[in-house]
Amino acid sequence: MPPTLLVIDDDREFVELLRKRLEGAGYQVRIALDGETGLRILETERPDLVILDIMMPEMDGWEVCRRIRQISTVPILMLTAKGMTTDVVYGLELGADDYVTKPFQADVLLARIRALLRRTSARALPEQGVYRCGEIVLDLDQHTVTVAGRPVQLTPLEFRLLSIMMRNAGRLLPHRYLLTQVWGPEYADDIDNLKLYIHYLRQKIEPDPRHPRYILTEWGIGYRFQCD
Amino acid sequence: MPPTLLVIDDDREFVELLRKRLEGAGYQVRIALDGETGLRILETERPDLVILDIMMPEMDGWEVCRRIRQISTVPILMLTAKGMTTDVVYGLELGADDYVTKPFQADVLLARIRALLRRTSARALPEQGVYRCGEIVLDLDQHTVTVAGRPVQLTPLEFRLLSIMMRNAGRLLPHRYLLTQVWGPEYADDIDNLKLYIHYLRQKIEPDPRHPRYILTEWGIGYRFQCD
DNA sequence: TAGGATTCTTCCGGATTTGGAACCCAGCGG
DNA sequence: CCGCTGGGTTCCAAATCCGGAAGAATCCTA
Repeated sequence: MPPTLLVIDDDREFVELLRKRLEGAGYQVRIALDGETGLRILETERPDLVILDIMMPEMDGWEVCRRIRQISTVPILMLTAKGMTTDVVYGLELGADDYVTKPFQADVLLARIRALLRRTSARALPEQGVYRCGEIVLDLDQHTVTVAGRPVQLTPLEFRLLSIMMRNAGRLLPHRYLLTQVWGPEYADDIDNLKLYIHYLRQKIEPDPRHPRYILTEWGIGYRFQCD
Repeated sequence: MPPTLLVIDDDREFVELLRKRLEGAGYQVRIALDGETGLRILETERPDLVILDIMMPEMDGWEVCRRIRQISTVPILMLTAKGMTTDVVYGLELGADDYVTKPFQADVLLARIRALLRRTSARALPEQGVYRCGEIVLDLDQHTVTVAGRPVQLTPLEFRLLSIMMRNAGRLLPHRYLLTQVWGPEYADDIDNLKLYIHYLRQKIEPDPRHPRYILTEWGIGYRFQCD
């Protein structure tokens, strides 16, 4: 599973170019065209690194950076057309980890991304957080799940699937979305797998697996994790 | 105790200027005018960050960087008069963490130093003191381990691994994390080594190595040091 | 230079996880 | 009643992971 990068930038044309380069280098890429969307994707998908543009309408990069740091320690690489040193200093003081000015050589950006991922071992220690839904408690830090207080043993994939569903509790999650998140983009159409693991999960966490209370089926579309 | 920075650069005049700025910012500074000396100081004084110039007679910065990475994961900030992007990429690939080209604004350098130190020290749990877990006592100051009062002889790597696990007792520590912390980022995928040393440790500290009580396996993810 | 400690590579058996395939079931439209 | 679609369930083989063992490579010290 390749590292996931979140790009927050409102320049569509530039973003598409960047996406091609990053995907070409083997990363999975998520795009947000504004800060609000970026913060939401950050919470639900937990990318390994954020590439953040300064110049954006509505919420600018500084503000986004500040908000990210309130909820996450994900490495941030700032990107900007400005080259003024005060900007660089300001960005780094706000909690960014690196700073690249446009225009840049793509391979420099890639090298800096690699260096940052290597240093932070972003994918090493799981981000902290506890998610609760009715009787079900999922602890990312401890990597444990309990149902009505009883610990439940989950396999790595089961845990991944459940954590993604609980992070998006209440939302309708299409098959394709779950498949790409858990298994990667190349499994986006492998519905059979998803069926199977939904089944496993229901066996382990539903009080009555035949009549699910948490993992609901949305016919023809996907699943929804219902939080009462 | 302020962080210690090691500057490796042969330009005396420049180095003295830099030292003033760094000390003015509250850091403790050590100087090495050539690579050989730099490596020696690195081993004896364990600085928190290395600032490394590329252009040096005898051993150049690339070689120094390579040699540092063989023995240490200390953050490295490269410094150079050249601005060619291939140099930047090459330096970062060699294991450097950041790259600043001369001439530079002093406050940019300071901001980048702060950012690097913030990132690397964030997860630095106290490296001294005594950790206890059940019968097992690990004394970082004395560099000793006892099980039920009996001293246990550990090799350097075994000790390093155990200390990282005990400092994060209770948490799930993924393979990648342990490998990065003990062996360095370039060993992040070398699971076999980790298995081996977990095995060694269990032989030495578990009452019944076949049924571990302290070092628990989390299938497919990593290990957990259980403390109760 | 020899010997010992330490680190690292490779292999194997057994257990667990995974995912492919087939089958069953429910609802629906003809 | 029949076939179709999409979801649920069962079964099982293949892939993966873990613990253990044996031995090679390396470093240190005498």
